[in-house]
Amino acid sequence: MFRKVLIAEDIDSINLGIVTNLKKSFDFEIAHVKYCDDAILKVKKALLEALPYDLLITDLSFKPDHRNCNICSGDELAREVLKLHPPTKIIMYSIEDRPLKIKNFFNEPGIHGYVCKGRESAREINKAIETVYKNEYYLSQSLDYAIKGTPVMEIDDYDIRLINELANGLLQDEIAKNFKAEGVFPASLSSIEKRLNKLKIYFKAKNSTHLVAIVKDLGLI
Amino acid sequence: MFRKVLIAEDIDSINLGIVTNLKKSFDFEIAHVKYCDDAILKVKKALLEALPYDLLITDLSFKPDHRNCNICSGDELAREVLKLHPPTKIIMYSIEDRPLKIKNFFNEPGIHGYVCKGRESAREINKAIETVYKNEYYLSQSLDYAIKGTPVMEIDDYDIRLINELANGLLQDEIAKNFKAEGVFPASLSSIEKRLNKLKIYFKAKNSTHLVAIVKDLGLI
DNA sequence: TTTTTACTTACGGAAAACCGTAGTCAGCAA
DNA sequence: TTGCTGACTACGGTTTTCCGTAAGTAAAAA
Repeated sequence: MFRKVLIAEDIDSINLGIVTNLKKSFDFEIAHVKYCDDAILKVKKALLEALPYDLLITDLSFKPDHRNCNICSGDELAREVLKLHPPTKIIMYSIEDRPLKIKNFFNEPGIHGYVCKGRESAREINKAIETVYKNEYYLSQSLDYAIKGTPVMEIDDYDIRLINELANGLLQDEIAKNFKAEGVFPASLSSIEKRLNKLKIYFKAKNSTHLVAIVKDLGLI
Repeated sequence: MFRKVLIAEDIDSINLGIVTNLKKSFDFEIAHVKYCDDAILKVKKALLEALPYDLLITDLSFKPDHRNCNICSGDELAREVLKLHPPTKIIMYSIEDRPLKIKNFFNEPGIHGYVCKGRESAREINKAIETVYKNEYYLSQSLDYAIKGTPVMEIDDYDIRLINELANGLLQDEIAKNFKAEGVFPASLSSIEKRLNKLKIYFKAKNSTHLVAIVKDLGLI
């Protein structure tokens, strides 16, 4: 079984809940931190001692507070930990339930398990630990169906940037000029109009304002 | 001190964390539920036994799942509990940190304390319990400044409805027609244009799309 | 009672979004 | 090598938003 497990979670009552639950079911050594940067320090220290963490359980979002953070989110943390020690297994444990976002986390940074916070998630964390220990992937069952049913969506960074610029109040003409100045391609007003039209069809939006509202609700921007 | 405390929280690891923490610091009887409807049943049962809950600690949002729920959120739960047993103190414990929303909860349904989930919130829950026991109000310190700093905002239901209709993709002309048909006043296109202009000035939005984005970020719609 | 202020409504013009057509170019398939 | 497809770009027309002005009305202040 795993021997050294690191938990990164900012909410203290969740930290306490996870640790209490894991101690009932497993025998491994558990450490827990509230800041991603502290997690990185622990991982580095463990590597120096030749006793690396073989499992990381991390939340996705970490509230900013008075401390300046270099790493501020669970996906960034996972990316760094996998760089430092590629054999480490990563289980993400978050309230996030947007299928596309979660699916992408398996690709990049390359997590091994995802448990959606819920009424039975303590039991799911245990199953996730057992599953990723066997080198299999784990996904909360409440998400599994949703993710398999999600249509292939070819929304790329350009599209997100475009909608974001609209949401920030820029006119299409201004966006075109900015894209041209920055070397973002394509940059013509017409192309922007056509791309926005495609996005509206895809998201079933009636106009640009509606599109921005839908995309915000989906959490893509 | 309080004698019977009810905790309503859907995430099991948070439930476990809160209960574990409270047992370290207090001596009262603790019950916990994952569904608001179950909380109501417990409150009613306790009233029948003439041993009512004198404190409720509740989350704000409860994930919908396979069960059909009559009461689906912490504010609805608080409202019902205060109807059933007005002396019960209510502490809300949530990830929500939008100042206006939280401020409103003190007015309606009339909560007595609010703790924002965070790194030190276990300690804050304890302070909140002691504070509301003394018939004082408790507010997470991280919010206190933000709430006091919030300007008086003269946005009324009409404004919210208007922005919401835009966010739902309706044209200004369509909104005018709908308002006229429903007897919403004022309903002319010109008045809607002028009201939107005022809102844009108030929120410092460059256009209607920007306005919708800002208002969504603020959590007003 | 009179005057002032604020809001509603209508309207016209400018700006921006929306929409369709056409030409060009690059990449892919036959 | 040739033909086809998809994307980019330009442009013109229509629709919608934005903006300002003016008239009417109701409420508040003098």
